[in-house]
Amino acid sequence: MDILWDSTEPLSANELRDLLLNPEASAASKKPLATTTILTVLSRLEIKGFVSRDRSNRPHVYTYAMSRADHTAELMHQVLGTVPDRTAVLARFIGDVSPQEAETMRQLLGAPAGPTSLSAVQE
Amino acid sequence: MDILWDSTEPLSANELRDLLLNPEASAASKKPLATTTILTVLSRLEIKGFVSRDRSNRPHVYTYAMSRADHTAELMHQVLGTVPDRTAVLARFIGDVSPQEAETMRQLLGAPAGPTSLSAVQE
DNA sequence: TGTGTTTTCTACGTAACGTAGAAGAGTAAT
DNA sequence: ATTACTCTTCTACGTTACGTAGAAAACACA
Repeated sequence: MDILWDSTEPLSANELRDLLLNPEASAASKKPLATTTILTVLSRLEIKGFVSRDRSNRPHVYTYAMSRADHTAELMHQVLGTVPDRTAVLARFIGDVSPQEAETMRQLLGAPAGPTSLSAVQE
Repeated sequence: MDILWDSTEPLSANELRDLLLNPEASAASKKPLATTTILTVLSRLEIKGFVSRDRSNRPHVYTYAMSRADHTAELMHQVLGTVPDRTAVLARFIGDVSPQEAETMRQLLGAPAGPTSLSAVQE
C-alpha cells in the first residue's frame, strides 16, 4: 500500500499508477491497477494524514505528509507507547540489534543533546 | 484486548473474566463479558501464537507465549524492518526520545556485547 | 446417569482495506 | 457553445480481522 507510494520521493499524480507497473528495482510486473483505485487509496491516505494533495492544478499532485523514516520512527514510538515498562522493551529491542546497528545507535546517542549528532545521518 | 491479558503475569483460565471486572488499578467497572467471548479471543490469540494453553487439566489454563516487553520489542523490530534505510529511522527515533530515555539507551548500549549490561533491567 | 462446568462451533455486526465501475466536474479543441 | 477527453468523486462489493456471544458438544463428578 503506502509501501509503493512511500518509496516515491517527489510529488506525483496518477502517473503513480504507471510507476507501480515498472518497479524500478523490483521483479514481477504486477497486474495493472485501475486509476480509480489509486485515487481511492490516495483519498483514504489523505484522510489519515499520510499524504497531502495539491488541488490547484487539475491533475492533483500528491506528496507524502511525512517521510518514510519519520513515519516509521513515529510508529515505533507509538508501539513503545503502548507498554508501561518502556525500559524493559528498549532493553529487548537493543538486545536484538546487530552489532553494527548498536554502534550506529551509540553514535546517534553520542552527544548528549542538540541535533548536532544527528545531522550526519539526518539526510 | 491482549492489553488486559498481556498484563497478567501467571497462567489462568476464565477466571480471567473476573479479572477483567475488577481492574486492580484501573477505574471503570466494565460490563461483564461472556465467558465464551474470552474463550473465543483466547483461541484466536493461540492461533496467532500470542498465547499458549495447557489442555491437560480441564479448566485449560493459558499463558502468554511471549512477555509483553518481548512482544513489543519484536513489533518494533518488525516495523523497523519494513524500511530500507534503517539508520534514518533510528536517527528519527532516537531524536524523539526523552533525555532520560536516551540515557537509558546509552547505558543499555554501553558494554559492546554480552547480556551483562542488560541483566540490570532484564527482570 | 444426571447435572453443572467448560470448550468448541457457528454466527452476526462493525470496521478497514483492496479494487473498481458509474457518474460528475474541468478543460481544451472544434 | 458543444463535444470529447481527462480527472475526480461517489458508491459499492468482496475479504479479512475483531468484538461479542448463543447453542451445542465434551467432560467430570456425584
